[in-house]
Amino acid sequence: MITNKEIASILSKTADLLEIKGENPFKVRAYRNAARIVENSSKDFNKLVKEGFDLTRLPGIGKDLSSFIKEIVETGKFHKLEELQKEIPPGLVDMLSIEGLGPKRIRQIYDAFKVTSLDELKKYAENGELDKLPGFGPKLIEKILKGVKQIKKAGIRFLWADVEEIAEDIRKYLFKFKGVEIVEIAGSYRRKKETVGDLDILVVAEDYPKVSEYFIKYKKVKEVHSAGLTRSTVFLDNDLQVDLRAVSKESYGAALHYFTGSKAHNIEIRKLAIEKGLKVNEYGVYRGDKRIAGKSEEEVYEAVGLCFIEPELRENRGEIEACLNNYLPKLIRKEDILGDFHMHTSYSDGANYIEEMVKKAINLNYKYIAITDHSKRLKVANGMSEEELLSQLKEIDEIQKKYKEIKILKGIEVDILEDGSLDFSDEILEKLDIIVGAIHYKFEGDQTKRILKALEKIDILAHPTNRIINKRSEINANFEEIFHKAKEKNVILEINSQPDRLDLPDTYIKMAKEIGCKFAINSDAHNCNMLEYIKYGINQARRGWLEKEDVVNSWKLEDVIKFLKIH
DNA sequence: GCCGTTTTCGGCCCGACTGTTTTCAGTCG
Repeated sequence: MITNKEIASILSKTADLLEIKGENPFKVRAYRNAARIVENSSKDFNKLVKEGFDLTRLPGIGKDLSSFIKEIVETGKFHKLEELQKEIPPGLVDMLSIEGLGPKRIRQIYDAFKVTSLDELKKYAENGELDKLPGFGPKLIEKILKGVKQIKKAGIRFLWADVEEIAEDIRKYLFKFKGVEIVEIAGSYRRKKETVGDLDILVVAEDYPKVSEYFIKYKKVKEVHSAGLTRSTVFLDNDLQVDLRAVSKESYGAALHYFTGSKAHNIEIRKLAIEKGLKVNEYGVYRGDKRIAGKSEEEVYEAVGLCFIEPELRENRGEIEACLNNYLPKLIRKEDILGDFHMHTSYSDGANYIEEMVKKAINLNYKYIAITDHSKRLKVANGMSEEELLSQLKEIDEIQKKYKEIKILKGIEVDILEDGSLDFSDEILEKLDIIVGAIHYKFEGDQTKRILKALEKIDILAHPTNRIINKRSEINANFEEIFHKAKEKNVILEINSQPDRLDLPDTYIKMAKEIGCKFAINSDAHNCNMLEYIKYGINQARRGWLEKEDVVNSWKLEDVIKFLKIH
């Protein structure tokens, strides 16, 4: 069974090779497009193909790509990719990630010297051979040499939460400069994507060159890459790229829209504009030479016949169609959250006592929380035994008497064992209000059956894919099947707010919502301050199109109790 | 390779920056 991500990766690799081969750029784009469509889809392509769904109904997929995707799903292979791989050495693809080297120059180098690896490329750059090629000057050679060294670092994206502090610090720094009116951080940061490749910062200021001069003096700037009349790029000491762009007040909305992206969303917006005889760029919306909109994003959307679309939705995952047909979601907000169903205390591997967690929750205006410490299998990692659980339940009763303003639900995070059973007996579990279940070990192989069985007994499936961003990939399982069963059994799907988990991922959230599942945005806090991580989970939920009614922990306590059948 | 109430051929988003040029190609976002 192949995942959407794997299909997308095959198509995208094919695009890389076609590009190096010198194919028609628009053909290359068609492959990249298809890769993005598959990766961003909230439908499982494996299933679509099996059901005989006509893929050409998807805009961007035609007769050829439809049959190619079918081939990939059915055989796990793609003949065109295999042919290209025979023809083009893999080293050339690696070169694509070197800054300054694109398909044309790579081709040029290959044709001239038959260079097929990064090591050889380094050799030719150092011995002066590359200089002989037209268009290759000393600066470019230097850039290539630097790129060869850095290539391993390339491709790692920063966790959203890891750039948050730095982004806000730069925002403050820029506002200190005289004449700066607006600073906004656009790009994937504004779309709240789980990882961020770079920061795109827009400034409206009287004198941009002066702001740029001030910007590149920011304390964490390691290297100035470029500094132009409207745009400057720097690298910070943690290798994060930051782009600063000058924008005029009249164009602010158009620029904010343009630089917020995503690219796929923008392309769709421009197509709509063309249909109306308009042109959209970062300066505004134009009819002929006349600018008709651009001061605000609302103006831009209105000009092309749309309502405002929240940044988190701008991924070309159906938001434009939803807007045209009036079913855009009213996204969940921080203020809507009334509780948290997953947190740890000193009973397992948490740093704080139950009472400290309760106080913090009250401080956050929560109406209810669930205490869910680890169960016994994780005794090695400070899980609880049955006896410890029973004494914890008594302690919760005592604390509950003291704090009437909040309902403390009795819960546990049980382990889903290899065969799908849980590591506490039914008798013990019956004493609890809420059972959070999760897989914590043995991630190899198809996990579908294991999870399906566990869904019979748990209330919440915690961090369902078990991925750790940049570290561990998701488990292999048929999530569409799991979501259907979760809906049937009223099992809530967790959106785990830990910045490196954010599990479920956004496309799965949307898939599950369309199936009709309910969700809980949980902090999985291991100390009381971590309860505030919930904001990262909210970001993720918004990217998955969730509304208040989809998120159980934004409901009134009585509705939660009814849904979970708590007595 | 995709797409289509001006089109089944001929378009395909578009501008900034760099490095190399001496008017522009390649790359990037």
